[in-house]
Amino acid sequence: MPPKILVITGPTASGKTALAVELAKQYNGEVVSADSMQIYRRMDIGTAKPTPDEMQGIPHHMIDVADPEEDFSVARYVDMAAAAVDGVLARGRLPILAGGTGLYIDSLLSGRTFAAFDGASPLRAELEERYAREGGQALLDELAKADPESAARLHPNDGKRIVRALEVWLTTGKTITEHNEETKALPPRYSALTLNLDFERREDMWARIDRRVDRMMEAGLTEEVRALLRSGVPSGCTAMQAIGYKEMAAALRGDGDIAAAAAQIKLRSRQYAKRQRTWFRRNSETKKLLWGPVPNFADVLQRSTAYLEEIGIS
RNA sequence: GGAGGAGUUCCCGAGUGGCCAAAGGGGGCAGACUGUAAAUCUGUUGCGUUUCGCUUCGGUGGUUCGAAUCCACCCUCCUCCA
Repeated sequence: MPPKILVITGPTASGKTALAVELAKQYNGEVVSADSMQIYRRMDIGTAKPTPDEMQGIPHHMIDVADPEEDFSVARYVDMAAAAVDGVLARGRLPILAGGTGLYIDSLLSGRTFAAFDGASPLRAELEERYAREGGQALLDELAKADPESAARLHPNDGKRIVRALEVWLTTGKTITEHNEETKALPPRYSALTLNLDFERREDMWARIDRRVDRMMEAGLTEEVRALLRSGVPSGCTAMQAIGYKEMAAALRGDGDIAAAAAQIKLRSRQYAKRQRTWFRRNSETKKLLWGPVPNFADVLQRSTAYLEEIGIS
C-alpha cells in the first residue's frame, strides 16, 4: 500500500493555499506545492506565491527551486517533489500536495517515469524546424512508420506532441506509445486523498480572479516584471510564458498600455481556470468542495476536516 | 442647415442579387493533454421534430422567381462644410 498523502487541487484563485496551510496546522502536515510557476524565484506577485505570513510557519516545498531563466520540466518536478514528499513522510508528518498544475500532480502520484535524455538536444531544434518548414502531416507520416498509434491520435497542428513523439522514438528507440503503456502499468507512488476546490457558479470565480489580478497590480506586478526583464530573463523562456508575466512584458515593451495588459491577464486567467477544471473533472475520485457566492472559508475548512476524519486521516 | 460615410449573428469584422444561417478573428461552451503544461492542441457556437423547416444582417415598405446585398422613406452614429 503506497503512503497516503493529501492533495488539494482546484482552479486558480480557488483558495488552495489557505486551505492547505490550515489543514497542515490541524494534521501535522507540510505543504508541497504543485504549481509550475511558483517554482521560480523572483516571481512572487504574479504567481500568487504564498507569503511567509500566509505560510504561518508551515514548511512549504517546491517553491523557489529554480531560476526564471532555467528550463524546468515535469520530469524535474517529479524527481524533486517525490524527494520532498518522502522527506515529509520520513519526518512522520502528513504531506499536503497543493496546486493547480494537473500534469505535475498526476505524474507525481502515478509514479510516472520519463525517458532519460537531454530534452535540450539539437534534435529538438531540428524537429521543430522541420515542423515549421514541412508541416505537421509530413512529420506525422514519418512517425506513422514507427508508431502508427500516436500518428493516428495526434492532430497535424499539434506540433509540440508530434515533435515529442518523434524525439522519444529517435533518442530512445522506443515509441512514446510503448513508453506510455509501460509507465501506465507502474504502481502508483502515493495513495492520494484529493480535495477539489471550486465554485458553484463561474461568475463568482471570475469575480475572484478579477479581484486577485487587481491586487497583483496594486502589489507591484509591473515592477516585478520590469525587474525580471532588466536582470536579463529572456522573454521567450518558460517562466515568462506565465500568465501575468508575458502580458506585462509585452506592455513594457510598448505593446499596449498597462491597463490593457491587466485586462488581458484577467481574461487569460479565466481561460486558464477553465482548462484546469477540464483536467480535474476527469478525475472522479475527488471530494468536491464548492464555494458559494460568498466564499465561506470556515465552512469549507469544516467540511474538509469532517471528510478527512471520515476517511481516516489523523 | 448642407455634403459625405456607416449601421451584419455575443463582440470586432468580411460579404454588394441566388452556391448566405452569412468568411475570418475574438469571446463563450466542450474536449484533449506522459520532459516547454499559467504551455500547447482540437471540436463547437441562431432555433427546431435536423439530408429538411423556421427566424436573422437598424426600421418600414417596395423591386425581383429570389434581397444582408437594388430602390424609397424613416431612425441612430461618425466625419466634414456652415
